[in-house]
Amino acid sequence: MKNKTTEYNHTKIEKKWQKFWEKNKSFVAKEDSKKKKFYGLIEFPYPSGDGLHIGHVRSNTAMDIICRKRRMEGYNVLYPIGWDAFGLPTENSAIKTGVHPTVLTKKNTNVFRKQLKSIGFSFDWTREVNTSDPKYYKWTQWIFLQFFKKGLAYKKRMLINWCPKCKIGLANEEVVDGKCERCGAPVEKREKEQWMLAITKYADRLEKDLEGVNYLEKIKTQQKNWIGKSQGSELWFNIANSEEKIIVFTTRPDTFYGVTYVVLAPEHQLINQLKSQITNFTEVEKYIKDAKNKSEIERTSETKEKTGVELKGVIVKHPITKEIIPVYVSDYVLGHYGTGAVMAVPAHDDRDYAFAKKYNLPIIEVISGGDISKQAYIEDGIMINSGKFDGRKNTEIVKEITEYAGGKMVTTYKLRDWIFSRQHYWGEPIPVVNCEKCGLVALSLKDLPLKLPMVKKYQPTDNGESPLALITKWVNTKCPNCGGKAKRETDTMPNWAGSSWYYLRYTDSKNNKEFADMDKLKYWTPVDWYNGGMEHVTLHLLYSRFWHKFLFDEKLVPTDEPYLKRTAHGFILGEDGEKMSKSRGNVINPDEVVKNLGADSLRIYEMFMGPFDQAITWSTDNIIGSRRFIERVWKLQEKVVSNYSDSENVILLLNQTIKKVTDDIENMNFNTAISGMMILTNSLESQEKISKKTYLDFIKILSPFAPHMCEEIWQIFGNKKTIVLESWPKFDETKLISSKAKIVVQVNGKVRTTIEVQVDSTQDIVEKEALKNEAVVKWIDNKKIVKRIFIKNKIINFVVA
RNA sequence: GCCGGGAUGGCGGAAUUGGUAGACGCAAUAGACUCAAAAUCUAUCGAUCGCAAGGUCAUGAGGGUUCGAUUCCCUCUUCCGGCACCA
Repeated sequence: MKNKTTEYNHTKIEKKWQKFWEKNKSFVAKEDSKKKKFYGLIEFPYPSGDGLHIGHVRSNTAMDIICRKRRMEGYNVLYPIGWDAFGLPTENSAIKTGVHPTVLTKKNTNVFRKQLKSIGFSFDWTREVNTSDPKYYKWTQWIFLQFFKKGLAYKKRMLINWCPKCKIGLANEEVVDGKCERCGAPVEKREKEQWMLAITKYADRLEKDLEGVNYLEKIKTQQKNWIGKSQGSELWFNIANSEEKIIVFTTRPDTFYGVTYVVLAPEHQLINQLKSQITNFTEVEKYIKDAKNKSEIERTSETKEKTGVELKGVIVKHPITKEIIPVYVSDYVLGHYGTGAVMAVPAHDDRDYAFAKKYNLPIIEVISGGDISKQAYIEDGIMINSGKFDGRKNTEIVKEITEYAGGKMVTTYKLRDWIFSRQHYWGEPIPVVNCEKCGLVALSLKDLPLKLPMVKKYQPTDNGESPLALITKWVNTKCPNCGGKAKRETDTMPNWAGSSWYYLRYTDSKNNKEFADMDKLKYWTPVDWYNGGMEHVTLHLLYSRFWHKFLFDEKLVPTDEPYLKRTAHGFILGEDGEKMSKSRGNVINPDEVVKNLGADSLRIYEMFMGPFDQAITWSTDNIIGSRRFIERVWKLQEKVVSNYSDSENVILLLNQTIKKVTDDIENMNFNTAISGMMILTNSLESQEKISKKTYLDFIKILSPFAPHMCEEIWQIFGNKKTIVLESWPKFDETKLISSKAKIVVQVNGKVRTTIEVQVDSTQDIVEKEALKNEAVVKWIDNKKIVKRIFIKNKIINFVVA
């Protein structure tokens, strides 16, 4: 009966099936199918010179398992891949080596492609995209022009975040703790004219529509925090001898009677407009200048000691109490949030309290419950010192007091418009010219793509201009409108541009007439399941939702949200528990593992190592366990007999395992799915014989995890067609439950023994059976049983006095 | 400071509508095979008391609810992530 099995040769088997899948176009997605579609997406990799990272392998394998399962469940699956190829590392490497970024990118993508193929991902390689390919960025530029035409892309002179090391302006999202997200250098402020995208116009929808999508809760929370929606009131203070008034935003209009001064941000325009009234303008001007010169890091890392200068001569009266209150300028008020001015209520706000203490300003308590001689009271309570509102609960009068004070209810967001200019070579040129007569003019579609000119030097400049500005031949051009003299925009787009719409291009990646055909978009979008890193939640994910909503408004895409479901993976840390990096020397190369133990072992290990959503430490030692598992499954072939009836236990366990794996994949609990299959393997090993059906059902549910070996076994057992399109095994509900139940017997809550009874036995039967047991009787010891707790098929507990 | 998520053997981790804590894997120890080693197989593998049967303790710390708590509640310690002068 024992079949002779060949040795498990991973290299031979894996190469064989990778070739087979490619030749048979096993994963090429077609639109004409009548099957239900499934669009699975991973964040496309940045093709760095370091090659594929084991972190890529983890997230790609997870989505690969899901996609392979979906195919077996009868879906028409699209699982595409491409390259997010524009970016600083390539440009820096080009500067260092003198090799053109295009050449480097080609070289790097070739390495990545080969590596990805060696791991057996079921990508549709025919739809590969590359954001730095002019055929691709033609459409990135075109979409930009749609924003421009609708006034959502605009130029603005402003203070920007400048990284002196990268020599590049940064979006607010790219500044972390006052440092450049990429290189860690302290960020400076510079005044520059920048292209902006008006993402704030979509703040409301970006926040509200989160309700309708299936994102992990923590992802929704992060996006919500980032958008920072805040309900409050706008109230105003008239200025004596001036047409102007100070408008403030507050979430606490209930504290209005407690206002003892008003503060303007240093950037506030009103300060200059009131210049003639301000008697100490020199002092004020100096304060503003100092505040501007503070770098982001100084402004945030300072001890938060509040500073400010009174605008002497500016007279403001409290609208209700008619008391005269002073006006200050202070950098604790942010120019870009709310109205750039606040009403200060020291009794009920920590920051105002600190400021008032320092400058000896009055503190008026208007909500009872705290002790304002010690600290500000920010909780709710009963109104006092508030005229007709005295005695009422503060939370109930918000709207009423706003109206009484002549203000209105408003909504404010923390989100700011997206700084879209970068002063670098390796990005999409902004397809706009500056005409002496016509101003800013968009290129027309026939002039797209506006290709990056070939240059020898890519060095960014210290004066904050893009290297493209040095190529006068390219810069000087004709206005497409009037034919007159014009200059090209020399800034390029940020690397978030190409990734904001790549999932749309996958549906029709070769189209040269449109960014994608509407029918294809209608068939494939929205993306059904998108997995990626948490680090992209406030950048890429928010940006692409914004682009998508804009395209939807322009009737260019059929849905208003790009992704139905979004999950996130955890990082893989080096063996030392630190983030993997070249400088630490703790980087693991997947090629080595594929060569020595095989892609299937690597895939199994990466899925088995721990919970998918958590950061986890890599362990080269532990991979051997996954390899052993695979070999054990391989060797089970010896026990397979065509016409054999498995024992009830085996059937039971097989059905339970099918159910477990089916459910676990959906919940991304890959580690427990594999442990379930290991348990099944251990059990099958202890059998004399196993049926072909049982073995092959097992091979089917294992195939998304270890596709190469499973194809091989599938073929060994005489199957002519690929396992890829076999149907996913169904578990038999009736065979999920054993005929026997193990009952835990407790006395006073302590486990004393277990007994086996017929499943669904009644309390009477179980009790009788339990009381026959010596170990139980011993502990009851003739004491009186005062209570019995029984749970069917689980437990019987005797409580004795 | 605010919000969110954790803390379980030597290690990675299982198990929660409250019901046998430590599944599965790694490492380790002993044995089989071998001239030997590797690989493989078998057994043991939380702590502690005991010759054993068996007992007791144990899921970051302390308390509570319960017949029964890793799971629920309160207080605290600590780690990780996010936001942070957002009025």
